[in-house]
Amino acid sequence: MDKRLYQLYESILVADSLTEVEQITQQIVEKLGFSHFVYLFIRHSDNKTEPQVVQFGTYPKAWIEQYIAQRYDLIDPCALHVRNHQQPLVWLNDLFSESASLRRYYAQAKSFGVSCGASFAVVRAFPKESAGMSIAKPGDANEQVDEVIAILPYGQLLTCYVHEAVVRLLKLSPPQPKRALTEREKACVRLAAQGLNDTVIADKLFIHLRTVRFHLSNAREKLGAKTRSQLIARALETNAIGL
Amino acid sequence: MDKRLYQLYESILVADSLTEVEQITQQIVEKLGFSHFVYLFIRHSDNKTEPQVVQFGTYPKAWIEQYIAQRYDLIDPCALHVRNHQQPLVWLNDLFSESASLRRYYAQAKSFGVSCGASFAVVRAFPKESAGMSIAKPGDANEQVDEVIAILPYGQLLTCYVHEAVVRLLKLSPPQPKRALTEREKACVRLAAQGLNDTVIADKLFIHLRTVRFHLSNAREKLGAKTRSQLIARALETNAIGL
DNA sequence: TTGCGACCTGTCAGTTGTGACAGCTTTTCT
DNA sequence: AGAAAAGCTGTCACAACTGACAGGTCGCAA
Repeated sequence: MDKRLYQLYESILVADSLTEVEQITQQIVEKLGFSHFVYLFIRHSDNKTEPQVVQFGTYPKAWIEQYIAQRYDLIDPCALHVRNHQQPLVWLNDLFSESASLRRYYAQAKSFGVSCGASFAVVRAFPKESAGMSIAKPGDANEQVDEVIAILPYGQLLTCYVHEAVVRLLKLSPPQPKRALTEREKACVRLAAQGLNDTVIADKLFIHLRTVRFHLSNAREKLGAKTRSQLIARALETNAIGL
Repeated sequence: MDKRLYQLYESILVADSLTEVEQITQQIVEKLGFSHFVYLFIRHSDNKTEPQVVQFGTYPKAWIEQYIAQRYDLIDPCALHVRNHQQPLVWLNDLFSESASLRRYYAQAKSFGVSCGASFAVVRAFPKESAGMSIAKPGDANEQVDEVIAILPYGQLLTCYVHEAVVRLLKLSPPQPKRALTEREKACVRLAAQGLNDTVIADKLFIHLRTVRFHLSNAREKLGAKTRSQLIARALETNAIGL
């Protein structure tokens, strides 16, 4: 990797908008000898049925629409791989020949010019999230394996940079409570999450029952939780008691 | 990246032991022109005070001991970066000159022959986890920046492979409950985590109060939780209601 | 020194969750 | 057909939590 290319990667980190990230990324993708890329980020938050989705890239729009409409995410080996593994997946024809629906899917991908490439994962940047990226070009996957393998390291690194930028730009990053808990509050919440009741928590912390309830009540108030259960959930989800 | 090297990377995935992973990784690291590497994985589980740690590599043992004894993890810019970012960090002298303790730390690193290199992150593979890897060699960091940048993509990719192998070998992967919850149980737990009480949950699911309690009771039993709070915590931590 | 934030404690009425008895239907797999 | 698993429902006593009133000390920074 020469310094010139490295600087291009680094410029992703200071981009002002997703559009700019997209544009730089496409530039790199082309330098690597590919024509399209797509980035996808999904976060499931429990208070909504609909997950939060960030998606951009240079895949043909029509293909993206098809993909979503047909729920290809359920069978797409790339999507499945990215959810469960850390290392990249090099596309091979065999991957897409297991079932009729998979073959249909791959035929469509081919017709859109995204049939040869690789997928990279950002395994769960945070709880209940998953993100990944694919880069692709037209043509037969098997015939161009070597070219794909050649750029694997660059693709993986690119994915890291893009994800970092997305997290920054969309402030998706560390879900954090607006109001931090004090040490005592954290201690009480932690113990409560372990299933201890107030009396036992009081004993463990060498304070009175009333005090435990006071702290837990403050914690609830701070995290905007109506009940102890919601407090636990919020605390875990927002990493309020984390690490 | 030639096929030969790629196969070496892939062989990490089928290694039978951490020792083997370590050996192959070292081989790659040397191919990249470096002399040492270290991999670190930390998981905090709330029922223990002590976090679970996986650590291996080819850093000098004496240095690792120093590092731990001196609690360098608290000031080491590499460790900090890896916890908060996705992209690699290229070591530069400036990084280690902010404070006296930092300069002392870096002087020691230098004396152990690990003063020039880069750090790569696996950002929180799962909740409350963090992992990363560094590769290094002796000499002045600033003077060899270009060589470090040159191998960044390979280092990042290597990190992915190593982490994947670690997860597999140590079965650290997806914390999962031994006993899965049924759909109804999950629904009840999910709503409970949102702070709803049993009566409201019953209304939402169009079932009776008694039934909600029955399901929650089963869920508690399955996850081995004594209380509703612990149930929520366990369910979130083990992804029992996940995604 | 005044104020603020973390920490600690008290009482009481009312709400909610839990455990220990139960028994019922429907679907799915063998 | 028979068993197992999922889902659903009932009652009662007791344990645990919550809200709304309070009250206090200590240390630190403006």
